[in-house]
Amino acid sequence: MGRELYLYNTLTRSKELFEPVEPPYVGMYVCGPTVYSDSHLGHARPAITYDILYRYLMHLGYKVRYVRNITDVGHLENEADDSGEDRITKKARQENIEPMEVVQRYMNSFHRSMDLLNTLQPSIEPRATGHIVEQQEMISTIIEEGFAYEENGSVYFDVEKYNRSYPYGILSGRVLDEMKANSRVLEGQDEKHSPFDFALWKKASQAHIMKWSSPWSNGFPGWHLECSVMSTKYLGDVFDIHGGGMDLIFPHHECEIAQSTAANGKPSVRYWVHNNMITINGQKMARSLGNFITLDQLFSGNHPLLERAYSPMTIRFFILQAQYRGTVDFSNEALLSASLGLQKLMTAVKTLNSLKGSERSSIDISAIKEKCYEAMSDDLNTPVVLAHLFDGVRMINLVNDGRETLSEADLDDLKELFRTFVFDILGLKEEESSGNDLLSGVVEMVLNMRQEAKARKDWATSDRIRDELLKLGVNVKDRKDGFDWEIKH
RNA sequence: GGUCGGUUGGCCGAGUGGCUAGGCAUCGGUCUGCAAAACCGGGUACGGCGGUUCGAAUCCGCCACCGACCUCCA
Repeated sequence: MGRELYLYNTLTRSKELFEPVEPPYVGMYVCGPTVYSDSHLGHARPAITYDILYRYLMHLGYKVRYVRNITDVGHLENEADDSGEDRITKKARQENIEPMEVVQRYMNSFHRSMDLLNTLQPSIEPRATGHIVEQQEMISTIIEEGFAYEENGSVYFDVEKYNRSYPYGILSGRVLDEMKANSRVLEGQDEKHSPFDFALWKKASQAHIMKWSSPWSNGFPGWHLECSVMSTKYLGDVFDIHGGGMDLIFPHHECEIAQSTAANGKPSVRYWVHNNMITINGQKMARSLGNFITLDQLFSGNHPLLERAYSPMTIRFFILQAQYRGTVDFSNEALLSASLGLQKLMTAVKTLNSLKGSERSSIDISAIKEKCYEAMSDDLNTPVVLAHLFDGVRMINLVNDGRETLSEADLDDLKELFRTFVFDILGLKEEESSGNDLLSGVVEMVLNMRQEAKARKDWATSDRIRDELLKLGVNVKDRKDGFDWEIKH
């Protein structure tokens, strides 16, 4: 923990020095997906953002407990309409399977995609359905504290009453009185005393499949509750970091704060961190908007908007090229650019490992490392980290071309730098498509024959071999004393 | 309507008062049998209008446009 980390705290709208409650331990909770369909590009953003934060915190020496939930309780598609189906049940009916089968299927799919993106698995991945009892306990506590009321088998959080004891809206910057003045009253919310009240427990209709018995009714917990319950259960009443998408600030996280504060008398979260959205044609990409591209589609290229497939590491690099609090606009051009940039970086890493040290260094590499740490510590500014790494790439290539030299010691430092930042912190990895020995053997045999043709100045044959290989996706790069080759991605 | 954020070159995307961001693309050059790769160099920027300042992409004001949230959403 020799270095300071500054994080942007949504609560104060400023970058703050990160100081855990109980160093060296850090508790981090991140809102995970509702598992009712394939995960999409939008899910990759928080997954990668908090993966980077997790990796960096560990790199700085913290012992991190990273909790990311799975929402597997079916929440209503339209809360104003009690007759509406929940998402998971709807999917189950469409596919004629059990709701829990839906949950399992898409949870598995989410995990596969996350693995491909090389995100580390959370320390704990709690599921809402596994914490029904705890959720009911919290509801009881909130009722006892006087901040919730029961109405016809459902329990609602009393926002007005809460607002008289604690400030409601501190995260999103909303003021209850202004909200009341500016909103129209929706029909169909008769049970609520105020339109801003939200459900802690919802009585289930006859048709509702996912429901549990409770002191109030057969029903299911409100959406906001699971995060309040599972975060504090595993991280303590007060913990360090809570992350999630910006779209969750209101009402989800605002309600979480209200629930936890109502139950414990104090807020639970010290640093609220929010990643921005991925947009497509300038508009938010979301499952609910129907303009999303699933991760599987990106990896396979199987989508009308995709000109080609993009590898998981290309997606990761694409996302890392923007700072997490800015939007990233999807386009084929941007993804293709990311894929080429990534290839340049990874090729340089390979080159680096083959460089030979010299007596002395002709260039100074010492500044890069410190600049990378500075950028990471400045609210995870990964695009700037990459910019500095690309300075290193140029140096690597200069040395490889014999235009500059590096001492053994500097070479070791540079290798260490790239290993640390490219692999450990940014979480990039080699995507070997050239991987098998048979292919390598055949390509090198053909290229050796081409060398012989070149020696005879048989340019026709030599060019033909190179062109044919290129058509097959093998890019040949001649060197003074031989050749390099790589698979084009 | 309310709250919040944004508008940077062909594309993506950093940058908060003077000092080259970076990637991709493009043009010229070096290297090469020719390419590719690499390296060197060039060009095209800071939404508009005012203001503060010796000096503003960077601070202030106004305007325009875009987006997010206000209902489920990563």
